[in-house]
Amino acid sequence: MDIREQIGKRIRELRQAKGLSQEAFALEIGLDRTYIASVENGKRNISIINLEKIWNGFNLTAKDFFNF
Amino acid sequence: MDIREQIGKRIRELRQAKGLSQEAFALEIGLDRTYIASVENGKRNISIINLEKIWNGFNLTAKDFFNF
DNA sequence: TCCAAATGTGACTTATAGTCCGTTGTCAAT
DNA sequence: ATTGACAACGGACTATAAGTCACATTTGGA
Repeated sequence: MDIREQIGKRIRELRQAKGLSQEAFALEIGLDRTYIASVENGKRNISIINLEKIWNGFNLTAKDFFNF
Repeated sequence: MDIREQIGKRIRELRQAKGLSQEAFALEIGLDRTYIASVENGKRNISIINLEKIWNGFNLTAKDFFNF
């Protein structure tokens, strides 16, 4: 499983644990719903600034986000 | 200090600790020397695949790389 | 079964990541 | 003063991520 897939899986788990839809989460962090969908599905080589929006959205540090 | 600067600083520290020039390190991980320079200087929004090349180059996990 | 909410996906434009080649500045050793 | 190794920086270029849309598909509950 490549890094994009690992990250996608991690995001999906965290989002579902928060009980949010892709749309609700995307809205919260200022990204597009379809973009989040493609990240979760491991299709995007996401950059660090967008990834930071995501771990912040989960109230995590980078270190904790990558603890998988 | 934004995330790009934090990452740049981290890379520089790790690279210097390894005793490598930007060029030697860039060559080792298959990226361009000028690109590594600009990343270290906090000017680049690096993508996750290249960041993975970097933490692998330091024989670190993502979690350990982000332990700062 | 039907409906609505949620998600997946292909296609596309715009923004920028990333490369390549060269110049300039710094510093230490000779 | 000169050389050589290293790093900062710039311009021009190509590759690819960001961001959005319309539509298809899946899912779960009434």
